[in-house]
Amino acid sequence: MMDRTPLPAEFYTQPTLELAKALLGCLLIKETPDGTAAGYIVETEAYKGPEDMAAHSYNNRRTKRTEVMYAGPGFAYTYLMHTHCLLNVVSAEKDKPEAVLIRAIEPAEGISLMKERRKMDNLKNLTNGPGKLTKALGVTMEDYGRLFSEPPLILAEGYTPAEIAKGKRIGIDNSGEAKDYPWRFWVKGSPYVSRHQIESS
DNA sequence: CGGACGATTCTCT
DNA sequence: GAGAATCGTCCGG
Repeated sequence: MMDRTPLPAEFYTQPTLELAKALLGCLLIKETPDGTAAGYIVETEAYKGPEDMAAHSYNNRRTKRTEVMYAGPGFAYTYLMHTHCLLNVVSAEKDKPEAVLIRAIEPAEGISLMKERRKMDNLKNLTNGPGKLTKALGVTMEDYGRLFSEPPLILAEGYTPAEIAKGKRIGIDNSGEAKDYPWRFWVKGSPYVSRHQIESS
């Protein structure tokens, strides 16, 4: 049985870009009545709030959807995009709407359950996208506003990535100059990331 | 109340 | 690499 002691609250208080990198290798766990599924985070993107045109919280936009981004570090921000649920870790201090999007994980536990949910058998295609991993883990809008420090949604220590790569964020071409910020991070060489080609130093 | 719009995914070509 | 699917949220009237 792997260690699933939740990460301490202090973990989430580091600057958003640091947190985005620190989350790589961490174990994301979701418990449901059907069973437990978990995976190591291998890809993240940072969204930095008021000054980040790509962020939902750009210009301090505050709606029912983005409200939890203002709640302080360590909360889960889930939202729907084209019928898919996407998962973020809220960062920064209270009233500063910043967050880290979880874009891909490496399957670790409950793999047969994840395959069943995704209706596929290909391990590398199971959780290599923000909408794919939530479906595989069973993360839904019911997780909106939950803390990552207690069941059924937990972030725990995993492994330390040998090397971290970074590049432009994905899917935000309509975000002015913010689209070029190198705020996407991934575990270099991992076969479980969502894209392989785009890379910059 | 209607219309536009995605921090996506899948299926082709 | 392009295009469709598809639906909740947000904003304007």
